[in-house]
Amino acid sequence: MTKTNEKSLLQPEDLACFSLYSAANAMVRAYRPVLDTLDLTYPQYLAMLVLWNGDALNVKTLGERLHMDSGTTTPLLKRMEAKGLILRERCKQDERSCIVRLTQSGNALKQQAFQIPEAMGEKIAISQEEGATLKYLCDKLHDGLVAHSD
Amino acid sequence: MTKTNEKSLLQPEDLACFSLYSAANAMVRAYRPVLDTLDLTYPQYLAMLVLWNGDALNVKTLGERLHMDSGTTTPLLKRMEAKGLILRERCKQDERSCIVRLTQSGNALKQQAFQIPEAMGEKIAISQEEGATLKYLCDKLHDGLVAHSD
DNA sequence: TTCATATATATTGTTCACAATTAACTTGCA
DNA sequence: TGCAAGTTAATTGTGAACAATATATATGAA
Repeated sequence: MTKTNEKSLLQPEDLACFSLYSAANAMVRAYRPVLDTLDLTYPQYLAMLVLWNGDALNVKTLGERLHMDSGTTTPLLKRMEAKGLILRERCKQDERSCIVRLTQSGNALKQQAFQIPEAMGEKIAISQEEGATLKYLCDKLHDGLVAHSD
Repeated sequence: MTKTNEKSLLQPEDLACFSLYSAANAMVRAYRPVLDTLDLTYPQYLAMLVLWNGDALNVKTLGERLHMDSGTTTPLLKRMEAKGLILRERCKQDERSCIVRLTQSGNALKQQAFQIPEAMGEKIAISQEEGATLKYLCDKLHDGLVAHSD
């Protein structure tokens, strides 16, 4: 009950931002049991998708692909290195730069990853078309916020 | 470049889940400088919106409103108590239950909060109608995932 | 009453996001 | 050559999300 004689603020349930926040958390939560079979977290899975695509990348480029800064990527990649999925080595030409490449076992894990999209598809209750709309709007919101932050 | 003779996986940029994840992170990041003026984080702001609405609530109910479990709410509320925004006290009728209520200074902060929606509105590059669609799709995805998790 | 079960919250430890800072290196210019 | 300015990544510390577990209380059945 809102007190009378007071201006009121919208409640979380009325805000698109809260819906976005809750949906993203729920999505990561839903990925968890599926990714547990590969011993990967959701951000680790995103990094592996990029690496499985074939190229070795430096930390900077990988962070840009994943929309993460180095304060997030560095500890993330160290945990992945500790699991034996990747190697990190300094670039010969520029010692500041750190090159990330898959180990054999990291590369081998790709075969198990084909089951992930299928398993997740079963959990997602929106249509392909709705998913495309959701993606379009999230990208537009994201790009607008990033552009505004300069 | 994808290697030939190998099945390929979609890249993060092609996945709606990654867009959702990135947009939610960007949204929290955009709220940060605005909420810094109230010394609140985004989840703390969500909790304050519920409390500013008037009622004292127990931790369970507040967690349900914010789609959070006790492993998230308890430390969140302790930080808010340490800042002097709220009080937490056991319910007389049921000692298991913990009642959360605003302090005077927590309640007074409401006056400054009216500027938040205005400040955020300027940063958001999607229309009201697109925002409503985004909210609808996020809620549908969220509710479907929650229903599926039982 | 007594015991089993369910509920509400707290605790512990891991992972991620990010700001702020630091260190190492590159580049450009004098 | 030598130094200033910019870049890249690592480091440190805080907040949040969550699983697993623990604790205390309430409730219902025998």
